[in-house]
Amino acid sequence: MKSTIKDVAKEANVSIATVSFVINDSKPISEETKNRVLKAIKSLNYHPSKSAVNLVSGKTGNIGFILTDDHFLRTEPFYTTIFLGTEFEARSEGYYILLTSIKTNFDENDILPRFILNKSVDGIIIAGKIPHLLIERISAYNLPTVFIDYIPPSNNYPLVLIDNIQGAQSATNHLIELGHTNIAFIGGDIEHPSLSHRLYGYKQALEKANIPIKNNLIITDAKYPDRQHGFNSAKKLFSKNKNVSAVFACNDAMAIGVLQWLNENGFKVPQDISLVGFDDVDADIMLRPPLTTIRVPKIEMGVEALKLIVNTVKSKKSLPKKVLVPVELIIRESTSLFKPK
Amino acid sequence: MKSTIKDVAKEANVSIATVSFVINDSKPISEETKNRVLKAIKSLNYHPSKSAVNLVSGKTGNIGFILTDDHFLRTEPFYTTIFLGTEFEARSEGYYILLTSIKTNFDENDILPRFILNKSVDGIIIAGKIPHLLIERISAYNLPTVFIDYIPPSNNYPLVLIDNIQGAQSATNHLIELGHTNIAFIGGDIEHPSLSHRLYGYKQALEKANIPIKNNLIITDAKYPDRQHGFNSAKKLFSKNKNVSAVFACNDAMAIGVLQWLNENGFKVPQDISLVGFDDVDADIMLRPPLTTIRVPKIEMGVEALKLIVNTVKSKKSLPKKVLVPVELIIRESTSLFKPK
DNA sequence: AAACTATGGTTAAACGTTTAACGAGTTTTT
DNA sequence: AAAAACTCGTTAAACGTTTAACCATAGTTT
Repeated sequence: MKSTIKDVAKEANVSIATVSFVINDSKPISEETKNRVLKAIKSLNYHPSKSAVNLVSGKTGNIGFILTDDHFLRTEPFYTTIFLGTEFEARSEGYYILLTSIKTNFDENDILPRFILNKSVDGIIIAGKIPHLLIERISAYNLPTVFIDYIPPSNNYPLVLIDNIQGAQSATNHLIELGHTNIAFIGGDIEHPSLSHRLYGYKQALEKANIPIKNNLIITDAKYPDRQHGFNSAKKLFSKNKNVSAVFACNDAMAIGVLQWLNENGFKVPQDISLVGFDDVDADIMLRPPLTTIRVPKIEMGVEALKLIVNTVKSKKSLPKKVLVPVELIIRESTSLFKPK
Repeated sequence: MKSTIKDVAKEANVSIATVSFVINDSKPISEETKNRVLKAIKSLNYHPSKSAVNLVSGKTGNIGFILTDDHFLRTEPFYTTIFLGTEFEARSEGYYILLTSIKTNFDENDILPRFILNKSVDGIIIAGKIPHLLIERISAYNLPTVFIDYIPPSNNYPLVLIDNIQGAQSATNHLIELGHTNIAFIGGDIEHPSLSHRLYGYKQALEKANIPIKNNLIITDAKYPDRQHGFNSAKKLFSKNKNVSAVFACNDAMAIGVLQWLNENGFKVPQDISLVGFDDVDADIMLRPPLTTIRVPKIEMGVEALKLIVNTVKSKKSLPKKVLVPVELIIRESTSLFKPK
């Protein structure tokens, strides 16, 4: 049967307190007894009861992870990969992750994730753009909260952010260095800070290179940055502009849509059009041609977020620390030297 | 501050036992006191401490969900969608899901998911093909276990399975009804019962229609049924066989790979080749042409699995119940009438 | 009227930990 | 040599529930 701390104490001939001290290394215990206890633990295959530990410590040992439905189910595993990083780090920290998704259009009538209502988490991680109403309602529970890849309206949360400006500059510079001057930007959901930062980085790079910014080369009215909208945006862009030679898409999903439109409409990539994405999702290397992109260290982001939340949970003081994760240009085969027609 | 059952008892002027009885409806309490207690609960925003409940009940209120890394991160959100169904049902049942992934090639040296070692789940759900070594090692903990879309070697677990044979027959029949006779099967990871059942269903349909089964039209040596392998298998199939007019791929991921190869090699779908997939993943409608496929009710599968596990957890007796979820042919634009050249 | 039976409630033990308070030896300081 | 300090332990309270055992009171049988 399941063994308890009492069984271990009896087996090792010590009090249960001593066993606890050994387990948590919370009081000096002689080598000898320590070994006796450890041996007993092993022989009985003893594992402390989480419930009991939680009860007395007042903590749950759980961290909640919140994602909107569409982020959870999107074709490109972006946030799910981040989740995996979190889960991974949680293992070494001894936490469990409670993953839940909320409706993308969370409204007044929707209820909060159960783990918040029941107080069964010590802190929460929120990834991606999330309805502000949700943030407001969660804040009433004042649980330690960390945001990943989103900047909430109230700016005193710990954050894990992508260096989007730097990344967008790298992407744009890469195209500039290849000789392109008519470089389009295809974005969507421009209210997401990450995506508007990418636009900003794009503009900055052009400015620095003394290339005029042309508003007709900037398509940002897509509602959601996915393949379908990338496809539509490409259609829009190329039906109006004949001299575009390069496209920087705000993420790989849109880039894939753009690529598909180009393929279907007789444009060769990269011979006719150079294309750069952002994120470096798995699908990229399967594309024809494999996509040049900006790599975002997704696993690391999840790891950082968990470290942050554990820190604030333990220290009790929520210092609004920001972690800016660096990105990296990955050159594949969707970009090449500009060739005048 | 966080209120406890004591606060409620004091507020309602009853003993804590009475409060407990009201909450759990475990003993008759007069309407009057019941209302007083409920009012107190509401006004204090009281929620029972999970840890305390768990401690005394000996249960954790958690269910573990195990997935291999590649299933978790695959481009087509198949098992993740199933997970969502499980999570959804868990909400109404009051359970939390602990999601974890294990290495696809789990071996001797790998450790089991933490929630098993620490006994912090009441039961586990395992989705997809999983190393037998893992199953063996888990079984030592005899936790209630439910498998989704996989048939473990030892056949006394509750199972949630797809009606693969029926689905494969529908797919194949659809092609037969369109006049095709040279119908290829592209599969992979044929050791997965689901996939071998799909092959079986394909053969059955051909037999019933008195169409000879040709082994050179059956490509099943791919190791993993993903886009890349679908692409390679298509190459293999068409380089040897000139008269194939239709392909049934064992899942949508492979179908997408096949489609890509066809597109790149001058075959028009469905004019030259009709193509049917299996699963009905989101990406299907974005394809050119949109893919005809067999719809698998993923959310429902997750729901069923949670119901099963909760049942066996509660009843304590693990009846090896099998749930076979029905599938449905979805006709889109990747299939059309056979036209002789 | 005495003896049951229901109904609606209370008391207190139990679940498995952590940790404050205490104590017995032993060593160090004065 | 007495006092102080350190080391290594123990005892017992506390965490917030559930639930078996018990107890009034009122109603029902004999």
